[in-house]
Amino acid sequence: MVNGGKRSGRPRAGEERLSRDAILTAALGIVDDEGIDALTMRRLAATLKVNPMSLYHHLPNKAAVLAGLAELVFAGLELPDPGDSVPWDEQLKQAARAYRDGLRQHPNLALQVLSDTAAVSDVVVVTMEPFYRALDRAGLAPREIFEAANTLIDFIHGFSLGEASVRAETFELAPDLLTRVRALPAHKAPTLTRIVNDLGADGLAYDFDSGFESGLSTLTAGIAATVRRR
Amino acid sequence: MVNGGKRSGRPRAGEERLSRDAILTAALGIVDDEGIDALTMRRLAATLKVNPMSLYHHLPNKAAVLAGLAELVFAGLELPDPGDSVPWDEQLKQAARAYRDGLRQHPNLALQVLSDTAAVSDVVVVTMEPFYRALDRAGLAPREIFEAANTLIDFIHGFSLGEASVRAETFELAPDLLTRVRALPAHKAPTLTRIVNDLGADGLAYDFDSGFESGLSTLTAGIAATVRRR
DNA sequence: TCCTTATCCATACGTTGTACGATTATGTAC
DNA sequence: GTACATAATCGTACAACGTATGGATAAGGA
Repeated sequence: MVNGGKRSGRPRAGEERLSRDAILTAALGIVDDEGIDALTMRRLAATLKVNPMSLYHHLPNKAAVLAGLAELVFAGLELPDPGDSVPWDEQLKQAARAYRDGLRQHPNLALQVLSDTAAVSDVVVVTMEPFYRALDRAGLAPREIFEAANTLIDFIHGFSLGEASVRAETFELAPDLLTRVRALPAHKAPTLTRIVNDLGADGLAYDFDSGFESGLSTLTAGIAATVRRR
Repeated sequence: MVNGGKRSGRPRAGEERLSRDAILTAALGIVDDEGIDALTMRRLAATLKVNPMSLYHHLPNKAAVLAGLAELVFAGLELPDPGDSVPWDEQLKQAARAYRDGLRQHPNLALQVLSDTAAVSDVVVVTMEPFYRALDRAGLAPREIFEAANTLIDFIHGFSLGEASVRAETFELAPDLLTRVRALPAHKAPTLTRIVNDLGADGLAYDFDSGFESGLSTLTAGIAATVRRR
């Protein structure tokens, strides 16, 4: 009993006990505050004022903690469904924006979440319902609905991955890109070079929000074209 | 000198020496064969028949090894450019397919590569030239070219991430999805439920290749719509 | 020849995930 | 009540990891 006032053995009836949920909540706090690397079993246990090995009673290993976090983030997602009061493409866009926002809430977890969606696809599949509904309203066939939803989801994932990576390094895209391209031998990428010169420094200022909107518009336009082709 | 026939100190002139390239090549081999977790500095050194600390003469730390691997994969990419002999949308699709194929070559590295593109954007920016060229031919304005290219790249990234994650777990999407959706209370996701029932088990068989093609078609159709809107 | 620099090796430290077993309470069966 | 299986925690310990430090040896220019 070298421990500071901490008894060994099973806690008494009234005492608060550890739980999977408590562990995951604490873990999420650590990750949000200090990044994914700060999350170690020892650190997690210390935060909960508990022996590291106690955690293993509720979760089999660290991988399970990470998977649990991904699950938590996904479970917290709620895509709005404005219903039929707006055109289908606006409905789709709103759901897409909400999905992106949800993923942005825990940037330090983005990588974990995005590479773990398979593990949590229970939740995913239900969460995406607004996507399916909007696409159904657009007049797509069942198979097309699936394909279009997947395409949209893939776009959001790729976009979010970029967003999270860049944010993690406080990397400034625009000015960097400009100098880099200017330093290139022009013949290696003539079109790129010309575009960059046409745009100038101002035109290059990259903005995640408008980039996302632009992607959404392209995708909905593409989907609309699928519908029209019948 | 407990070591098995290995001398200490600088190697003699003729002897083969370590190099950044040799290290990265060996690392790539390990990752491809046994996954990213199998890559440790000690294991890497053992493969090269070298003391672990020798590696640090050529690379500052393990993170640099991983970044180097991402760079390697990207440098190996070559997007074909069929030129103006095909329509712009076909040109764009061919480049996109090649990009996806390149990322698929080292599935165990997908996450690393995709979350590290910022670090290697020198290479990226040049590699994407065929994208820009095709979009230029389509008749987009400079700013639109950028936006469309980014959208396409984000889609490919998201798609590749899903492909890599799933492959890593030998997860079978289709049958799993079917049983899962059937188990749902229908009111939680009515559209999804109806779609799944309409399609049946056969119609659900998911195929990455056709999923990718479907995404490409949607995107090119959306881009074409942008052009037409002028 | 001397000296700087390149290259590699040996040892060692702090951290990590977690296997194992001891310790203490709970809840059920008799 | 009294056993007893089970639950929950703690303490110790270990192997593996990344890498800091410093020593050994040779290369190559002064």
